[in-house]
Amino acid sequence: MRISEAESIVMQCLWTQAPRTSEEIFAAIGSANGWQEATVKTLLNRLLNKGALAAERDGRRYLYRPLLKRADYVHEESKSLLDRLYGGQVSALVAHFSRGEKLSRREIDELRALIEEIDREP
Amino acid sequence: MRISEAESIVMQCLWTQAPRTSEEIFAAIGSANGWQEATVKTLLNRLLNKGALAAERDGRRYLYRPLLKRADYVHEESKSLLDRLYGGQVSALVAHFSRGEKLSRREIDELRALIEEIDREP
DNA sequence: CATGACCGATTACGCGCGTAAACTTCCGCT
DNA sequence: AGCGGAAGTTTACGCGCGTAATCGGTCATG
Repeated sequence: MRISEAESIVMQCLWTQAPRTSEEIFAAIGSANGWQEATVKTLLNRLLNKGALAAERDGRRYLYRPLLKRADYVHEESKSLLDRLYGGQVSALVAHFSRGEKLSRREIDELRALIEEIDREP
Repeated sequence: MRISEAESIVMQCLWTQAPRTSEEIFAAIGSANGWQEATVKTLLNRLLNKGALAAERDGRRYLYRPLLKRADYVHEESKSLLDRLYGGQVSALVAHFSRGEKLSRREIDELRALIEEIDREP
């Protein structure tokens, strides 16, 4: 099932550290997003229903942890965008950003290092 | 204003060729998406209201053309994804796809050529 | 044991989206 | 001039999302 924008913020929070209680999650991301505690709880429940999270009882609370892997989510999202806008080609995206000088010196260096590394081990 | 998924398909159609009538657009993308003509008309109207299209009268019909530039749309979408998932770093996206051998030989070659080219003209 | 606090579960509500039918207008034809 | 059809305009409707308040159950405490 699809993870929505707001839900993905909760996932990001749990990917950086888990397990956590809803209170901890609210403390971590609530004010930054202008959310009430109730909003965070709603998002947690929707993620539970979508099977993206697991909740383990801990006394009167739950500890939430991600079931969906961050790498899988990132991959799905990225692949979807690449397919829709770049014919599925990573190089086409890089080409887009290289036109219009959107790449910093540092980025270019990292890209070159990456390519060399990949190239060396086929 | 935000362009939705379905709307963006109509935009893609007009970016490849414009201007076109709603009938032509329907012929081009209707059946591929399982849409009725009415659906295409709804999407065209929503895009008009969002200011993403212009419509010029041509007898009893309209000719639609994009106002929103494809490059701008692609850039917005891409930047949003990069910021959300890769800390804004194009190289981080490439790194993701290079792990797990998601890159074909051809892609790697293109990337190397791109980097060299960028590198040569700083 | 009764009561309040705390926490999860349920319910709410407006909005945009996907999807499309119904309505309206205008033009050409008979 | 009246009518049928073509094209655009308006209305519809269910669903998920963002956002949250309210309900309900349980545990601690007086």
